[in-house]
Amino acid sequence: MCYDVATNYKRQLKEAERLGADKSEIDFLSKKLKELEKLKRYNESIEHYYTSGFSHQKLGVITADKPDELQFFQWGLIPFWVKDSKTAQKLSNQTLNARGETIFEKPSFRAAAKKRRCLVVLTGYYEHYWADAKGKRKIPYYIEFKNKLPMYMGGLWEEWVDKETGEVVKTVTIVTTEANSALAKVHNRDESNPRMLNIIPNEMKFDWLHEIQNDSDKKFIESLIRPYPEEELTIYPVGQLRGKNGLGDVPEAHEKVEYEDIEVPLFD
DNA sequence: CCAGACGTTGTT
DNA sequence: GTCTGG
DNA sequence: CCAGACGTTGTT
DNA sequence: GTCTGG
Repeated sequence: MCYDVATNYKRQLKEAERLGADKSEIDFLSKKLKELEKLKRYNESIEHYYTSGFSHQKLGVITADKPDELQFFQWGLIPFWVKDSKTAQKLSNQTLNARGETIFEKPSFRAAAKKRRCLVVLTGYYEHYWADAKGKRKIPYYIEFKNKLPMYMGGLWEEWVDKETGEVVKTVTIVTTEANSALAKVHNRDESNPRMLNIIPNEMKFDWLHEIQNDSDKKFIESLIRPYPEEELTIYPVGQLRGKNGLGDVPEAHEKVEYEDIEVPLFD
């Protein structure tokens, strides 16, 4: 499931420096980190080794209006037309992901797809492999770039006003696409519909934010919704994340685990 | 007309 | 806000 | 995070 | 009370 992510923004800069990333990338990240330093709550609720979408944490987002800032929007898109907080809560549990194939059609996504695309910045994310047919046992996998640079996911955002309280809530969803062949092996519960998050190639990240003025612009955006090559990804099993015995939001959530009692797919 | 849905991954 | 189903 | 299940033998 | 699934 594409509901589990890591957002270690401070580490992204350190890794980029350690691995000798381009100067432009380092500059880009350090500029964003300056914004982060201003946020007092930064260490409390923004930096996660592991977080579930259902806890609706804030994710780092880049929008077309403010391409130089890293903003923080609540995960789980609430369409602008939602009238009450009960519906808002219900919908936001169903809009953690948006199928890339239908974002321009679905009532919940089409307005945002046209006018409010964004990049969701992650350090990595998780998928669950089913070790048996019914998914009684699930093995989590961690996925990140081999070069450990930040992952820029295609996203959509909205601004929703709670009429009961006047509160303005900015929310975001992450676009999904067909899985590449490696991630299809991990996302194995339904062979006819393997999914992965829609990673936008680093050098094309701002293309995703381009304004749509005509049909060919729209076609261009649609062409960015596609599986990302597995050759650039590290994919490996990690320890249980959820539940009482789960690791939770700790550095160990990123550590590779050897499963001795069971055969699981492995990648180089 | 008007109430109810509006969604995903993975199930029923 | 807009569509669908009853 | 939080709502919902928490079970069996035997049947569909 | 505690675990699971969304």
